[in-house]
Amino acid sequence: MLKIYNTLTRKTEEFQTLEPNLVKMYICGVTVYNDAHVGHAMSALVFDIIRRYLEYRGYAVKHVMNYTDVDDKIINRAKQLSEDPLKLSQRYIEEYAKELANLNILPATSNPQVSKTMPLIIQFIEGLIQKEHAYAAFNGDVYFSVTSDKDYGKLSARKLDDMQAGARIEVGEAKDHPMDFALWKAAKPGEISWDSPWGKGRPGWHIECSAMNLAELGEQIDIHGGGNDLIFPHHENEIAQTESYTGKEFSRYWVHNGMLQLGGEKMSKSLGNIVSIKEFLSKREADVMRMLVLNGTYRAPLLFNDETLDAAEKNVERLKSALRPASSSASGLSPESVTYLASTAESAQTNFTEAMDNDFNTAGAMAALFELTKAINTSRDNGATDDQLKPAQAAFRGLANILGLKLEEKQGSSEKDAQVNALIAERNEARKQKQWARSDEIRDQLKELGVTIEDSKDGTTWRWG
RNA sequence: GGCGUCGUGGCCAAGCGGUAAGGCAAGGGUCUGCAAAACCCUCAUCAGGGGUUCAAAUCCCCUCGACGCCUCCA
Repeated sequence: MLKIYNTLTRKTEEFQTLEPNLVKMYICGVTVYNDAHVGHAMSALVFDIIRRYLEYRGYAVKHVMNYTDVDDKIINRAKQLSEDPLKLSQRYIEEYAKELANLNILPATSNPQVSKTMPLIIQFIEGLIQKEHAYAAFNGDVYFSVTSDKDYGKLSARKLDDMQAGARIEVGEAKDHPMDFALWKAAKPGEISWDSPWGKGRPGWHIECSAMNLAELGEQIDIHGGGNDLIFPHHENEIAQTESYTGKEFSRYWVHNGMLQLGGEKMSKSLGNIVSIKEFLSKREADVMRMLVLNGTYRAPLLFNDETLDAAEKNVERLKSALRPASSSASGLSPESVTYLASTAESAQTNFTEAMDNDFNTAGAMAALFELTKAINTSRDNGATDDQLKPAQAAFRGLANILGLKLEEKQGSSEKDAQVNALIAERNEARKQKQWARSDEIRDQLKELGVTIEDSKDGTTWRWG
């Protein structure tokens, strides 16, 4: 039985969907105004893994991830570049989608955008005004009234009084209450804007998600997710808006991933300690980033540094070793050993599911994969044939797929392969003559080309990487 | 200052009341001309202090420490 930690209740709860076999999941995407960084990748990976596991567990998943394409930062950036803001954001949307694909992240089932949801956003705000949860101020802004929502603060577990104690709240003079937040912002001269009953303007940050949620998934959803830095104010405000509007419980489970840490600090655009996804992928393969996430707990801070990345890379290499073919001199495994391998494969699958059922305990799931890796490699060393290896390897591949690991051996072009093979042949000849110096020279040369070779009593094998 | 999450071997990290998974690193060994890979073996009593319990890394309290949010943020 699947259990999920729910930020709203601060407890791990049994997962039950609103409708049988269907999961409605909304993930807060990114504001598109510059290159996405590996922190965004972490979040996207976490929810990709969750989505893949839910599908493995037999659910159809409606996975909605929005793009915030109307926002102050986009407007500023566009001004800097003298570019149309919507064109700018569209460019980054396309780029982000590509980055996600490069990370082997499944595309969401839909990607709504603020700029395309305007009528519903306006309708939503009107509804909130009618129900007296919001008010239009003299300056053309519309604010949500936090005091009109009796359980405001329930997600982030804070009280209005406590928050007011903090000195950092800017008191807008148009607001009735300092914590009231903007649903609609009046346009400044020259800014991109939309017509509304309150004059030209654009939506506040939070209302867009409430509206897109409603449009894509309806009044109630199963999972709402995002980084834990969104708990307050973003998700708190979404709950306030949506529940005030519909009168129903908004999302059953609130799922938040921890922050990626770079040098002991959260990686974020405002701190400037950023490694872009592009930069990362130019140095390491996508599986490494995924492995980094899998080795940890999605809710905890994740350390991103050379040490943790090197370890993740080694982990990936180790998993790949399970998929390698039998040795060419394989003489076959004893029936007992075949049985043992089969039973290990079976228990690996059981352990895997048990771990993942426990709030997506990917680190536990990885342990199951590593145990199966060891069993497969031991069998190979003991002379298992490809046919004997195949069932366990298929099971292994199945589990890796659920986690979205590709575990592909690197590929070279056919000309390069030919070049390598020629060098290997030359080296084999040298080895036959016991010309070790020449043989090692060729090995170094191959290493330069990015080729790893392995000698065994059956001959020499090689691979890229 | 308020709220929250957390502190397990050199590093990353499971564990959710019954006596410490897994990976990396390290050391020893098998194999090899050497190397690499693979395989075998070795490697912690859970920040500190109280308490509850037959039994605690696991529950409660205190102390210390880290991180996050309270302002844009995945």
